[in-house]
Amino acid sequence: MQHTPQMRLTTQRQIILEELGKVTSHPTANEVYDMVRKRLPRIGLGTVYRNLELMSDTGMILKLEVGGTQKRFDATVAPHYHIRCLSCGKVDDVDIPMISDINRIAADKSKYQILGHHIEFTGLCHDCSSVEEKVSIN
Amino acid sequence: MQHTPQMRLTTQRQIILEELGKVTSHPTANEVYDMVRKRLPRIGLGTVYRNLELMSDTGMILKLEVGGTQKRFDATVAPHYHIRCLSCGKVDDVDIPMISDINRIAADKSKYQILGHHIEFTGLCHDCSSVEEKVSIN
DNA sequence: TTGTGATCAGGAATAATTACCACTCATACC
DNA sequence: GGTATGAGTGGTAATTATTCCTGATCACAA
Repeated sequence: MQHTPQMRLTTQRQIILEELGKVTSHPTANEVYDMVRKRLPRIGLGTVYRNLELMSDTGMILKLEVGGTQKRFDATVAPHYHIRCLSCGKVDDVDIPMISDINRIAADKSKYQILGHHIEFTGLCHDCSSVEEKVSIN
Repeated sequence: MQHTPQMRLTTQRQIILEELGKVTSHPTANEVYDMVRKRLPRIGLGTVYRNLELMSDTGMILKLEVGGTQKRFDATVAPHYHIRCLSCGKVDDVDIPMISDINRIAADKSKYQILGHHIEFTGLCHDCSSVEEKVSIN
């Protein structure tokens, strides 16, 4: 009998998923690579990229295309908003409710077929705003 | 007498600004380069990058760090929201009012010093949603 | 076992951006 | 007008993030 080809849960995938679940930060592919390499020293960077991409396609994880130059990944799949530190680039969750109306409002004003939205706050994280008190950045 | 060093409005800068002002799309640095090159064939790509960065630092233009791999630039500096086509990557403005309360709400829930926010809708532009009706993407 | 397709590691290739450097240009001062 | 100075330029090299390619390996079913 023909069976539907399915994604195998290889050791590599399992460990990527585990390591991503351990952290509340939103690591870049390279940071995930570093984390995973401690347990699987021979894993390839390409494998990490391929599997992060694959897992975000299937909805197992979230791919964040926020500001900054790198993509970031998140084991929390429930939709939520983010804040990015303008100084160090760190990304954290913001625990405010989803604005559910906004897609409809935007749909009225746009010719696009709206599929979703994301809010990204920008600011300074605790560490960076303490530093900036001392070192002004004109 | 010492005078404050100021940014000179060179021909290159002027033309970059003019070309950016002509379009309502949100061109990438490379697209700006192509536009400007029609009038200044010898301009360097580095000059375009350097000046777009510089002009966004001084607030003359807006740098959009939206999803996708490239930075985009906008001659409209008044804050507004954007929508990005998931299929072709095009970015357009969304003409809905700013949600002014949201920064304060987020500030209550976060340890960050909030400086601003941006909403990015995702969806399909008119062209792409017509295509997808015919060519399903599963 | 053995064939098949999914997956892997490693490295090469690509794309976007930035850094560097020698040269040019505008300006201020003589 | 000459010229020193620093801002700006163009071309190229380097860097960064990501994707692609290839041959080897693995899991599973016949």
